[in-house]
Amino acid sequence: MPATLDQVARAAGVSRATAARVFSGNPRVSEEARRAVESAAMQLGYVPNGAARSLAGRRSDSVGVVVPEPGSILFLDQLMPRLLRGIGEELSANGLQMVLFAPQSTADLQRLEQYLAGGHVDAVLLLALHESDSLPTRLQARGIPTVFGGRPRPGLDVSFVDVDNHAGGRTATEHLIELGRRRIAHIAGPAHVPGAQERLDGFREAMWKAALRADFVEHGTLDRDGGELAMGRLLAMAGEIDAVFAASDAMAAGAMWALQVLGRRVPDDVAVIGFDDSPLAAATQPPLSSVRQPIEDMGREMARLVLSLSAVRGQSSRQMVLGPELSVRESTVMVR
Amino acid sequence: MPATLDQVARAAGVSRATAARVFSGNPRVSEEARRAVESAAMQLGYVPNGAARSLAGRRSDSVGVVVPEPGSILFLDQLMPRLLRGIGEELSANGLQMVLFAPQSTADLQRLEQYLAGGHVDAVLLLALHESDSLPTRLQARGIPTVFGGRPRPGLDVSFVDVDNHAGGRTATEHLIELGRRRIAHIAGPAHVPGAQERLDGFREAMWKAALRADFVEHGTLDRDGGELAMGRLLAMAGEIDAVFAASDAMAAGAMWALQVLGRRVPDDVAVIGFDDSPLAAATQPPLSSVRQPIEDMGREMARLVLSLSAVRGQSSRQMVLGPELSVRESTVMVR
DNA sequence: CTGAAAGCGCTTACAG
DNA sequence: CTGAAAGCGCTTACAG
Repeated sequence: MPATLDQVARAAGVSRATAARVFSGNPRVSEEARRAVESAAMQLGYVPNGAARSLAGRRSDSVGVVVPEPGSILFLDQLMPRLLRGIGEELSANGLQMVLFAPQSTADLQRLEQYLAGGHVDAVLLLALHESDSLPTRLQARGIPTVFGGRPRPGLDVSFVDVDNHAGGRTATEHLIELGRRRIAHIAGPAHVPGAQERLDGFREAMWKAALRADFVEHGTLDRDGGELAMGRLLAMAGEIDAVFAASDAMAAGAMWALQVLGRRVPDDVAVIGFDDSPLAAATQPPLSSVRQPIEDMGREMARLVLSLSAVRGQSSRQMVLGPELSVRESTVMVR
Repeated sequence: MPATLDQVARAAGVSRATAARVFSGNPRVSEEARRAVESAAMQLGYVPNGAARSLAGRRSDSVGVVVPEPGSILFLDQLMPRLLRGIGEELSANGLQMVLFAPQSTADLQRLEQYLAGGHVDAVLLLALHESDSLPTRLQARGIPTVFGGRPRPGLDVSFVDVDNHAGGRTATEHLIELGRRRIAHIAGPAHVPGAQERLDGFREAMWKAALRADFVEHGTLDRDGGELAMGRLLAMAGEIDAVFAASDAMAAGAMWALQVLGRRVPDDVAVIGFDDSPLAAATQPPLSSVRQPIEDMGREMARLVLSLSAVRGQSSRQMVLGPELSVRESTVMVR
C-alpha cells in the first residue's frame, strides 16, 4: 500500500489541503509547512496518485503521441528519433509527460481511441498516420486538442506542423543548377510516401524555372538498394547525366555507389545530393551534400501548438510549415 | 463535457451499478439491461473516464514499456519494431493498453519514475536500459511488477527474458565448421554493447570445441561501414580466411562487400554469416545466412511474465532465455 | 497562508 | 440480476 496524501498531511501536522498545495506547486504555502510536508513525504515514500489527481484536477499533465508503424518515411534516415526528441524536450520543459502509442491493428486503434478519449492525456500528437484513418477527426469531435505531424489528408480541418518538402526539393535542385549542372536526374521516393511527391514537384519547379528538362526521373524504395537500382536505370536511359538529386540519403548513397562502380567520379563527373542530412550523409565517400529538414524544430513546434490549443479551447486549427537548409559537402562541390 | 456513467444509467433507466457492470464486462447483467445501456452509451458518445476507473478499481489496464535511446543494439537491424510487436500483441490479447516511454534525460527519468509509481500503469517492461540505471530496483521497491528485456546488470534480482546470444554465436560458428571451414574470423560488436560479448564467447567456445584457433577477431561499429572496415583489417592480418561470422547483418553485408571488391567469391572462397536475420539479410547478393533470434517470442514472453507477476504478487523473480535458429542462405552454402 | 467540505466519475462488496 | 452506498485519493473554490 503506497502512502496517501492524508497520511503525509497527518505526519506533517497540516491539513490535506495544505499538503496538496505543496505537491501541486501552489505558492501559497508557508516555508515551514512546505518543509514539514516534504520531509514527511520523503519518509513515507509518497508519490501522488495519478488517477486521483487526474480525476479531481481534470487534467493528466501528459500528452499522447501516436507513432506510425516502421516503414513510414519517418523511420528512414533516422527521422523518428529526432522528431521525438524535439517533442519530448518541449513537453518536458513544460512539466508534461510524453506518452507514446504504437497501434498495430484496427483493434489497437479502437482501444487507443477509448484510451485517449478517456482522459488519460490532455492532448494528442499524431505522426503521419495512414491517410484513411479517422482518428484525428474523432479525437477533435471529442474536444481533445490534436496536432498532426506532417500533412494530413487534404480536406481535413486539422492543425499541423510540417517541413516544406516542396521547398526542400527545389533547394536541392537549385543547388545543382547553380553549380552549373544541366542534365540533372531525380531519384524519387515511392508515390504513396508522404512528402515524396512534393520533393519531386520541387525538383520539377526548379528545373522548369531554369528552362531545363526534368525528364530523368526514376522512383525507388527509399533504401540504399533502391537508389542503386534506380541509378542503374537512369544511366541506361541517359548516360550523360551530370547530377543526381535523390529523395533520401540512403538512396543517394546507393546511387553514388552505382556511379563509382562504373568509374564515374563524384562530384567531378556527376554531383550527388541527398535528403534529410542523416548521419549516413557524413559517412559516405565522398561525404554527401543533403537537405536538412528542421525535424527537431518541427517536434518542438508541434508540442507548442498543441499546448496553446489546450490552454485556450475552441480555437480554429492552425498550420505551420518549416523551411529546409542546405548541408553542402563534397559530393557536389569539388575541393582541391 | 463528456457524458458520465450517471447520465448513461439514467438514460437507460437502470442504476449506476448496473451500467457500470456493462462496461466492466461483468456477466451478471440481463440482456435487456445491457442493450438499454449500450444504446444509451452510443447515443451519448460515452467513453468511461479512465482516471475514475483506475482510482476506483485500483488498476489501469495498461502496461508501461520503457524503450532506450536509439543507438542501442535493439535499433540495429530493426529489432525494436519486432520486439514491440510481440509485446503489443500479447498485451492486446489480454485487453491491455501498451504505453511507451522514451526518457531522454535524467530529468525525464525522474518524472517517469513518478509517473509509473503514480498508478498510471499496472506493470512495467524495461528494454535494455543503461546499465547503471536504478529504475528497475526502485520500481520493484514500490511493488510494481517489472520485467527486463535483455539481461540486466549482474547482481540485480529482476525478472527478465533474453535471447541466447551465447548460443547464437556458437550456432553460427558451428554452422561454418560443419561446412568444412577452418580459418574462421569473427567481426564482433563494440565491447559495451549488450550481447556482443556473449556472441563472441559463443564463437570462441565453438572454435575451441573444434580445436580451431579463434585468433581472428576484430570489433566494429554495428553498421555496414564497421563491417567493411573490420573485414579490411582481418584480411590485412590473415589473408587466408575461409569464413566470417559477423555479429550483425549490417556488418556481414559490409564484410561481404569488402571481400567481393577484392575478388573473393562468397561463399566459394569465403563463407559469410550474419546475425539477427534482418530484412537486410535477404537483400544482399548473395543472400546472407544469419542467426534468427526469436524476438517476437521474447516480447510475448515478457508480456506473459509480467502479467503473471501482476496476477500473483510477491512471487520471486523469474528468468527465461530463448534459443536461436539458423537461417541458411547462399552466403554460406553453394548452390549449383 | 490555512482548513473544512464538496466533488471528480467510477467500482464493488453487501443485501436483496 | 439489481440497487443503495461507501469509498478510491486527490483538487479547489470558499471562507477566514
